[in-house]
Amino acid sequence: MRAFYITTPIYYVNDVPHIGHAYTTCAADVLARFHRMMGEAVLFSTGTDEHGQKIAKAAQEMGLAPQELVDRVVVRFKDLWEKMHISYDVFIRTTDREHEETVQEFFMLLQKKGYIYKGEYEGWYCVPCETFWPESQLEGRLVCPDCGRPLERLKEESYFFALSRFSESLLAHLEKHPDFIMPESRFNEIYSFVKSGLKDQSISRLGVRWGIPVPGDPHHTIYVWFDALVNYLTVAGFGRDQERFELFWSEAHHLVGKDILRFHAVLWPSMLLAAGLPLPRRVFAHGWWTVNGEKMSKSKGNVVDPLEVIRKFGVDRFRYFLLREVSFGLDGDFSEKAFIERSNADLSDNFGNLIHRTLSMVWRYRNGRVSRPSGYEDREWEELLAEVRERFVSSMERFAFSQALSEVWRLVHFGNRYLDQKAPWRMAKDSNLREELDRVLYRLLDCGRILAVFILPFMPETAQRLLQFLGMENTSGKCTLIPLLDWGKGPEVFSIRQPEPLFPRLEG
RNA sequence: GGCGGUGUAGCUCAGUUGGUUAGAGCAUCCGGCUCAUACCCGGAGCGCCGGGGUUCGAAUCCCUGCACCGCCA
Repeated sequence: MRAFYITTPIYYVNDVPHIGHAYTTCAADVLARFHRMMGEAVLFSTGTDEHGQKIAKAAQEMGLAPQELVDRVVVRFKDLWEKMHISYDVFIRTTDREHEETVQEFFMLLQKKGYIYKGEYEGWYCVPCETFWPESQLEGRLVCPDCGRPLERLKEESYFFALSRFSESLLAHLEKHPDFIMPESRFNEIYSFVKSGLKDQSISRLGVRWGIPVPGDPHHTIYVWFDALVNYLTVAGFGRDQERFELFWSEAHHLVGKDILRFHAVLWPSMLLAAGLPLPRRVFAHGWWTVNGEKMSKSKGNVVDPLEVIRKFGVDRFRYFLLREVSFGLDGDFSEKAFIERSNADLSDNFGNLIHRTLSMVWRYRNGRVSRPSGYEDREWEELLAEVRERFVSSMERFAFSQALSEVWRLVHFGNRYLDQKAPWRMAKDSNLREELDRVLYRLLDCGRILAVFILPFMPETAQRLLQFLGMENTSGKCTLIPLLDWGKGPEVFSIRQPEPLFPRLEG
């Protein structure tokens, strides 16, 4: 059985979930649902990153133990994923006992292989915040980006990971696997970065209490990124479930925002090479959302709350917009105007209305029942469908969601054109054309059935509703649906429900 | 500064290895339909950043100028 393992990053638990989190997770969900539909064994994980100085500090300010704080705020994410119909298999938290054990085990493995050594870390340090800041974040000024106070040059004892020893093998892997980092522009960036040579990476901190201790040297705490990245192994059952690990690990696909690509495309693969483990199949860096053309920020107060969007417009409109509006990998802009236009044009006018006019005629002219007529096949339909299906699947394999959807919409357009050309409302007036009318209606109903399957990964709720209207709600319970994307797999009789619009037009 | 990328219709973007009249959606205009959620269908206009070169032929390859973007621990 083919397997597919898809991950989102684990989100920093102290953040309030915003459209960026929703975006990554939604994309991962679509992939998970698609691969389940293909009949594959799927493992889909998301979760939260709960360690670090910031959490400890926030907890202290609120008079809570760190664990109490994270237990409280993790709910925000779980709640959002429920409302977005995210079908994750595992929700991992870095404070899970088995994760903490896996991190320590992995640390010891690298130690044993000789890739970890003790040295001295030197950098710019903010004493009140107890944080080292990399120069890239300082923009030339030697003040703390968080509190604004002056930084000090400080040295401390630290464990290092011998990242520099993996430049060569990582380059070789990149050359052999041009789709390891996607999109291509990111591949090029990473490639030239690795080519310029890698430096060893500090992987422990002193004086951070809220984190995983270095095995055998508990004054040191394992660096948050080292801790966080290992989550992908924990989920896959590394060191505790051999069967699961072998099935899924080599099929891992990581979805990340472009801001954290380097950790996933350089540090992480090197850690795995050091451990002697296979590398993931792919790391895909997607873009960011602006809002009304501006960068999202707390200070501007323009952060989009996904819960608000769902409450106002519904979950499937939101999911559709996120994945259709921009091509995955590029930046996109979120605005209510664009959202409403996209939703009305694609979902209400084209898709929803095609379904509705079809169902209305079946309801009106045939009392809601159409049996499969003879001569139901149609070459034009079949040729288009075959092409759409092929391109849909190959787009999905490249994570080209927007393209995959526009392929499906070729069927929608064809359906509307077909309807206009055949004009069943005229046939209904002539009892001699009864058989021809049935053929047309059946073809349209079957087109609806096929559309329901195509959109299932993107809009599971709508797909389900559509199947209910078509009187075949049980279909989506089957695990392998792609074979159903065939002309001729429709039921003997469509017995529909009284239609109502799937997506009422939005005013705006 | 170094490396990489982008510049195509009013707007947002597709354009595989150079090959027929350069595509899509939205917007605009004209026509049709009336089953449908003022929807749908047909048609029209409008375009390859500037300059030079290679070629029978360039959005595509090369050089150059301009503008913008990304990465550089």
